Amino acid sequence: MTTTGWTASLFDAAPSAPALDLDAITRGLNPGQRESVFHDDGPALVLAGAGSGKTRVLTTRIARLIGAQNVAPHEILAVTFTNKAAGEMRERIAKLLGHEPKGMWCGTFHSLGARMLRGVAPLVGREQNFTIYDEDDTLGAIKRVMEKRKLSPTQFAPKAIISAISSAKNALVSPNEYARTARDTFTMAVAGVYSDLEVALQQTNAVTFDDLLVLPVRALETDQQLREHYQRRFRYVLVDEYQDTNAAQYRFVQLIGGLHGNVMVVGDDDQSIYGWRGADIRNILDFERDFPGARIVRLEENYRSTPNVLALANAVIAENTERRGKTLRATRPEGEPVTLIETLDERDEADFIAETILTRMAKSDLARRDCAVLYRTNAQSRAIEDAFRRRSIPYRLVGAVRFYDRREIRDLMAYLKLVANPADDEAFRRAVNVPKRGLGDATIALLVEKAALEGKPLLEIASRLDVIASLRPAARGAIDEFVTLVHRLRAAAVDASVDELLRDLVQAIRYADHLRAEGPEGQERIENVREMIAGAAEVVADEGGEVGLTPLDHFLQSSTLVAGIDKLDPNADAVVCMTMHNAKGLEFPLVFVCGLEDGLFPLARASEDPSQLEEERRLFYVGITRAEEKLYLTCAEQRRRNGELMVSMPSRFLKVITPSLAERGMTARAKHEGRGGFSGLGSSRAGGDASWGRTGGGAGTPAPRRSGGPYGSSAYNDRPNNIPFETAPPGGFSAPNRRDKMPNPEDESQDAPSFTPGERVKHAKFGSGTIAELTGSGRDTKVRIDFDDEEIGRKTLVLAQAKLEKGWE
DNA sequence: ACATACCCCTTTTTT
DNA sequence: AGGGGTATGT
Repeated sequence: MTTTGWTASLFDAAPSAPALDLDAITRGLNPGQRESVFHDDGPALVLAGAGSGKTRVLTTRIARLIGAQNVAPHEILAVTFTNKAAGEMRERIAKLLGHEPKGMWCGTFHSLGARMLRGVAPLVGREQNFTIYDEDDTLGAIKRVMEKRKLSPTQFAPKAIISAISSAKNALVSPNEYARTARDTFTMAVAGVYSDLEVALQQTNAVTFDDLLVLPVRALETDQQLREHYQRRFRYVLVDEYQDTNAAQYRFVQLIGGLHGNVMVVGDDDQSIYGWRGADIRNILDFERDFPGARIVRLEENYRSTPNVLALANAVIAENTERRGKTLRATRPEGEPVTLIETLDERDEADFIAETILTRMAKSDLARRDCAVLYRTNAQSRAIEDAFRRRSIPYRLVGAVRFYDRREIRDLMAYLKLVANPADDEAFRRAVNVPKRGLGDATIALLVEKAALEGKPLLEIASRLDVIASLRPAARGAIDEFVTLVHRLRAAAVDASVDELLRDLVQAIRYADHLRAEGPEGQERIENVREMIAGAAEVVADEGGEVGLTPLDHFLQSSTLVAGIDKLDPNADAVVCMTMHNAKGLEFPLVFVCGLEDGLFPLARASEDPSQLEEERRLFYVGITRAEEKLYLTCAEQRRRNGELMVSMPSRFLKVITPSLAERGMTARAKHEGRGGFSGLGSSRAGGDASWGRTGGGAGTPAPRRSGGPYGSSAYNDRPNNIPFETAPPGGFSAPNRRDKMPNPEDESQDAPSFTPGERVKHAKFGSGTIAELTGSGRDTKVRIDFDDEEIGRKTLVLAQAKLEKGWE
């Protein structure tokens, strides 16, 4: 069997390099870091708080193993969370060592899995040139399977099915096992689709993302020789971000490292944020049970953030119960306070952020790349982008719309995939009519039918002369042309670089002409194609081929596995905007965590389930701990979501924030146009109490009637907006102008009762319930209510017609 | 076969 | 708001 890792020589260790200066590279380590770095054999769990120098620990330990402990680089398996982190780790080790750790396996679980799978594909019914299906491809395959099974996509959402199957795979549940436990109609449908999908994937020589873990695990489990080979080879296993591993990943680690037990995992249970994709926090909570005799090291000294930021982080995470418990200790000198700002809406919030960045950059040597805007959902980026664009502030988005998700890129990728793997029917379907060749459903259906009959790939069927002859005359030429092109590229791909192939392809289908014909958008698409070609040229140049892989195989694999964050250019001087998930592991002098409203962060659906709520809180913790110098938290009274205006309450996460933890302010617009009362943070408060947000409270004294109505007088914008916000006086929220903004329930319930999420109400027919959310405005205001009667459940009603009674307990 | 019109639902996060 | 899917028309 020819494989990359499988047959790696045991004699390719680095040539005798100058001895490692261990003293030099371990100088300045604190006791915990030192203990981790000097840990030799046996399992170890390093509980590394945010900013506690865990990357340094990992790289220094690996450098020590190689440079001072006589371990060959190829005996080390290091798992990181992103490809970018892997690259950085490799670089840092090389620097410490004075030479490349050649032969070391270092990457994400997915890329390592792919690498292993290249070698053992036949063991799991694939060939070496298998295609990795991204979510879109997989969804396509699932829809096809559903069609065949006569499952209506309206009855069973393909998205729900793909997610169920993905969960099953991540939990290492096979189709058979799944079928055995399926009970209701949905799970039974999933069971069928899951089983058919596996067949389809095998036939098209394709794997899903999840398979990159599942299939290597299966191969390792079934083939003892293979298992022993890897166990012997990888004498040292290191896993970063262990708190985010799922069952399949855990099993992978266990299979390779379980026997010798030289497994060091590094993680932080407080930063576990991927439960929704199968990550099991128990992996880190139960490490000692799974790896008996494990050494536990805690790294709690934080080198990243100011004491103020850490105090807030500690206060937030202390609310969680599912944790090992740990408190970050500051090592840095006091800095600026954390600032919490209320804004009117998403635009006001974005303006505030943009203005604050400009102001702070003008006053200090802060660079744009030192600033990050973090949010819960990608949709929030739009308002931020607008604000930056209006002010010509360069910015970068991480994640959001992936480059490879653009239509023109996907079209070309489909060609490439088909060229690399002629059995890839999904790619065939997509590529065959790009550009439009007059091939419609009827033609494809005919090919599919024949293909199914003979169990052959579409491309092969479409290449047969007898099949072509049976087609409609108009389709004959088109199919023939297409097939000829693919075969030609296929021959070329054996040794051609990917950019050459792409240029060839683009020219052959006259793609630029077709894009141009689409109108103004076409030009941008052409640019993207250019970018793709340039990118392809680079991949070939800096990664080189792997044994047995064509440059094309290599390109396809790496482009499918790039994460959004992998593409972030650290040299670009631009503000970075991303979700908090994407921000994991990063740090910035200035950080904004925005959209801190109940329903958005934490998300509404997570609020109901305590464990999901804790995960949201950990995500908040991750966001906070990205900040080195200065942290802003922002929330908006209302924001557009899915086209509708949504009015919200501040995030429940803010309740722990006492005046000593953060200074507080609001934008001019929030102050003058806002409804006020927003910062009551969950409850109306007794006036004059500086400790807003403290849990106490209950029904306080009603605040004085305020001057304007909720959408008050004409005094909009009576103040130039060059003061981004006004900081609350030291008294916090009890300042007079603050109390003026408190809602007056009496006031608002006179003719047009106003309701807030969380409020208890009674409906004449449905009984009592709790308001989950309010959307729209004026007469169109809709209210979603969770009724206490479970038979009724959640209903959405038009507020004006619902005749709700207030104040129901 | 393709283009257009409308309707629906969605998104939470990502390899 | 926007994309995708379906239904309808050319």
